[in-house]
Amino acid sequence: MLETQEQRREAMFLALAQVPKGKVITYGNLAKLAGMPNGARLAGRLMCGLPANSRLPWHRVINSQGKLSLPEGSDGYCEQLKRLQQEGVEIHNGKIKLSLYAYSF
DNA sequence: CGCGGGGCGAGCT
DNA sequence: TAGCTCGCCCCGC
Repeated sequence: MLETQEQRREAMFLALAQVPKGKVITYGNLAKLAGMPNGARLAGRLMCGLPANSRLPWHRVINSQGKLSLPEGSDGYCEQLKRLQQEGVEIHNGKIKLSLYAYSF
């Protein structure tokens, strides 16, 4: 399984869909959840390809450092930050407390 | 088919 | 805590 990129994309989306509101997940964990232990970068690549109006909670995906992995000042950065705060996720100095908001499965 | 680069991660200094 | 290096995987040249 997970041979074609279709399946991987699918798995990644399903995994992402499991992340509840008010929680966040790291690229690495998302990949693992999707059955790809080394798919962190792929996860990032996919997020990058998602349209801003996608139904998926792409904004709940952050890097293992608890930060948004986008360049500050970019549109996506603001958008993600905004949506997260809107869901009740507090951000301290651009960083999120994974110990509080990280989604575990 | 090699090479460099990316919305990554883990480990060492 | 901040940098750097190395390993992964996927893409474009």
